[in-house]
Amino acid sequence: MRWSRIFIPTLRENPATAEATSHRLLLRAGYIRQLTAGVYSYLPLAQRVLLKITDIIREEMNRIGAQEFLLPALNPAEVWKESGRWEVMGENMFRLKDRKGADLCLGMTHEEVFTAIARDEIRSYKQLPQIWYQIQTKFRDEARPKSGILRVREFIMKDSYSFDVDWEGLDKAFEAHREAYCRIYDRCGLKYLVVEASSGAMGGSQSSEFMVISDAGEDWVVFCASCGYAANIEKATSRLADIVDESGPAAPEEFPTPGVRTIEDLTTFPGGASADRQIKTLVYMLDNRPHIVLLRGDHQLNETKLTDATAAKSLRPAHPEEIKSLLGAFPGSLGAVGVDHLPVIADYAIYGRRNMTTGANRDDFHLRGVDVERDIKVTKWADLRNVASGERCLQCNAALNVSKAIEVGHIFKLGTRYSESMGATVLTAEGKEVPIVMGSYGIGVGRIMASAVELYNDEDGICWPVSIAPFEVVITPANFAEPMQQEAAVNLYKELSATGVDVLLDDRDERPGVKFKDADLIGIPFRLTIGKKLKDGKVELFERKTRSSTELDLDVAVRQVRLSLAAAYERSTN
RNA sequence: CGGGGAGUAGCGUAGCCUGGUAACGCGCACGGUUUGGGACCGUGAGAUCGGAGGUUCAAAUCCUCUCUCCCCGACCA
Repeated sequence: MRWSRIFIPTLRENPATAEATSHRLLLRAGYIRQLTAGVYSYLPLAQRVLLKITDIIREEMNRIGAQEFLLPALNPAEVWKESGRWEVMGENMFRLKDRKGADLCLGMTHEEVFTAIARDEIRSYKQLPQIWYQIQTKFRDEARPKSGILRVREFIMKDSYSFDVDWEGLDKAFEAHREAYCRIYDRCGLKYLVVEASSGAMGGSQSSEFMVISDAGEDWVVFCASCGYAANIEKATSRLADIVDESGPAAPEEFPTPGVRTIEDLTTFPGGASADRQIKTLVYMLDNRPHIVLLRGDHQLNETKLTDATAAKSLRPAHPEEIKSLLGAFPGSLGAVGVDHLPVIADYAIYGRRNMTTGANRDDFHLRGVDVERDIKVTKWADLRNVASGERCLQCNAALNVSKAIEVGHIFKLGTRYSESMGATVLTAEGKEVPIVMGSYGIGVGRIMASAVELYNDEDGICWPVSIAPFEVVITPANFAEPMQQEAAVNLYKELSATGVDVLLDDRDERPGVKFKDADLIGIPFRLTIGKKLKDGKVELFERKTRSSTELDLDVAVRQVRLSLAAAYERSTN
């Protein structure tokens, strides 16, 4: 491909509205353009990257015996009503009506449609197992699209679904996917973690997410560098440092705390207590019924853990007025001592604690000397708190890290949730009718692209891993109008192309500086520079990532480029 | 949905407070000089200032409504 003929609208300045690094660079380097909030056009360079990624995905999916489909993005309401998700998906689903007034939606995911096919066509255990996948556009009406192509309303996803007669079969399909996903992310050159994830309200027994550590991410992951433990913060647990409480009074003592509203306030208030000696009292509406939630003062509630622990379908913090009428005080002076008219869900971290301080359910008053076991009627103990950085790993006792991450993939054991609601069953060898056991597995294709940019960039632009770069090599003659340079450049271009190398020839009538800057910006891994030394039979090979260059004899240049490429591929898969 | 910010030429911005008929840099076109890290000189094209309504002799500027985008939060099988 000649640069003069491919559409690469690079921007000299940073776009004003782009905050995230990947957003800024993909825009500036001419990969993407925004159409509207959360909807992007992929320009030729981006399309080349996406194709490289999807080629890798296809190879690895096919390797585990998966079969590629292409399902409709436009779905009738019926299948979604059958599974019950027409209601569950709520505002996040794009809905529309056709000319006859029938309800339709744009697919957010494809459990329903694939399950409908399985239900209609698969009768016998002999037709199983199956792994079906597609690479297709999904639509989700996100409340807040953000960070360029990281969180969008229309996006490309590889989604696959496994169908088995039994759970052992599902375990195999799940494991096959886990391994395939690792190969895919390895080959794309990403650094990632496989983390335990919350199964959520959708049932199922196990799920893992594939996470790229990045500040641009929206999830938090907890991981242990020494033993490899890794989990989404919605699932992660840790060991806390032991606290020895001295015994307190025989009964809680009320004391005035005028103006104290927060845990922090009480730590500095005379007669108060440090945060880890306080009990934090929250009131939540779980399926519209009030519950008290207790945590140690310095701990944060994780709402997903609360949802998982209570199997609640809906959850929200109670409003101050609701709290006042339930407990007699506003937030800031709440406690669970003596409360027996509301369920109390408490985090394990306050189990057995003594001589604690908490609100008195009387505005501007607190209680000290609270023994949890003696004074509070806990109806349910659960793990509710967010793990914090520096807490100890349960497996090996090393300090845990907590980092932001981009979710690039999610594999999920669904079980029979969809096959049961939609009636997808098979006959077993014994002639018994059983629901098909399913798994569902997703990869965000655009997120792989964005993650690679987040991971590999510098002040000059993007530094793509070779395997997903739009071109592997760019040939840059300092002056293309100069006949010697032109001839050498065109010959190298032809020879490299002939050996299957993806090469871009910068044939533009631009000054060398412009060509170098553009090549760096768009992030081509290798640049063959042809300049003044050509008269001595020399060209230069520049590696984008390391900014190192080596002088090559013209006649070995093709061989050397291919060796360097091979080495770069080798590195990215290790 | 709550809070904050912004819409002026293809891009980045100034002008707005204190109304007087749109400016600068980059990019673009043409001519010339240049050619190893975003060249220089000259000439030129390009904006009814997001939209609608209002105030005024006069509105990018003041008022009202509205649309869109960005950021923080809520939300996110």
